[in-house]
Amino acid sequence: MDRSDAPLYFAFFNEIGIIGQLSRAMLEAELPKGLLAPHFSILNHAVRVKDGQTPLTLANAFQVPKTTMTHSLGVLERHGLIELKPHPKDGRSKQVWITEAGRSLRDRVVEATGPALAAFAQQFDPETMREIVPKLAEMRAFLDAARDED
Amino acid sequence: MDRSDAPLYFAFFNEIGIIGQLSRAMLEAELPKGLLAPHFSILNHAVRVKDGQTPLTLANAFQVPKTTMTHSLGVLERHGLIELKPHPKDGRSKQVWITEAGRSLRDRVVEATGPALAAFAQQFDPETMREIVPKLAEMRAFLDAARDED
DNA sequence: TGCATATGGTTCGAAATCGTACTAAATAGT
DNA sequence: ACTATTTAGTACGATTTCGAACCATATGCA
Repeated sequence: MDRSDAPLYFAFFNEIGIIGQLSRAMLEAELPKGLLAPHFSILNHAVRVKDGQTPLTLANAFQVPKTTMTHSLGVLERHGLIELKPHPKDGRSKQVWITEAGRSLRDRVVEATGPALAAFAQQFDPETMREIVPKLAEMRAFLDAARDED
Repeated sequence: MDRSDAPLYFAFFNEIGIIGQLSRAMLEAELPKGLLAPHFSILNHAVRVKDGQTPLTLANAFQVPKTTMTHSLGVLERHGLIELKPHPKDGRSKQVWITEAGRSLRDRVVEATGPALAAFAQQFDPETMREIVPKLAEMRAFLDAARDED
């Protein structure tokens, strides 16, 4: 890396951070009081990816400590949005199942974000996104791998 | 936006979020105990952008509530990394000045992140970044503007 | 089998984040 | 000049995040 390129890379991570912050705020504007972006992410993951995962699997998927996941799942359970059941194969573990209320809340929030997403999509067309998203996925994978190495 | 493109946009924000989280963790690995990424960001901003800003200006720059900024500045001040002086023109306000200790800590951390940044740069060349970063900046500006409209 | 170790999850305490309510100083409108 | 409103910052309380220590169950190995 040429010395003079460093600012470019710093700028990259800077923009990433701000976009993350702004998009999180926009999502949270659509969530009922008491729920934040991480809670929604768990519901969304249950719908889009898979139901019945263990808390630890989820903690790894979201790159948060397991204690954080314990807490977040507690919030979702108290809201009746997920159910925690004992794991059938492992007495130490649990399974996280989304409830009907959880699924419908998730769907409603996805709906509610529609207009904002459409406005964004009008400015940044799918072609652009199809170039950028895979690159970002590569970068995410690289950083993730680098993290494991230490 | 075609209905079928929605997942692409969700994926975009998802990748952004994870990259932000991973890069924050990597930065924090280089910080002395008791300091987190937001603290460093303030020091970095003071060096790169401008010294002597008011707390409110900083809160706006980082898109955080002013109470959060009050807290963060308190931490930095207790560590002797910044000085808070009364604002010469406005009795309600203050100025945030970085100290020598603050500047040198910031420089050391930038140095320390060098290898990780170089490794990243080896995978993702400056050409790629010069395509992506301006796009991200546009997106950030768009989201920022959209936020103000409400 | 029996015991050491590893793994999944919780508890607990510290720090960060943030909304609400407040104080003090500045500005606007009369 | 005088009062009302706005603005900068802080105090406080609720929630989130996260590391350290802990408990219970599972696994590895003799």
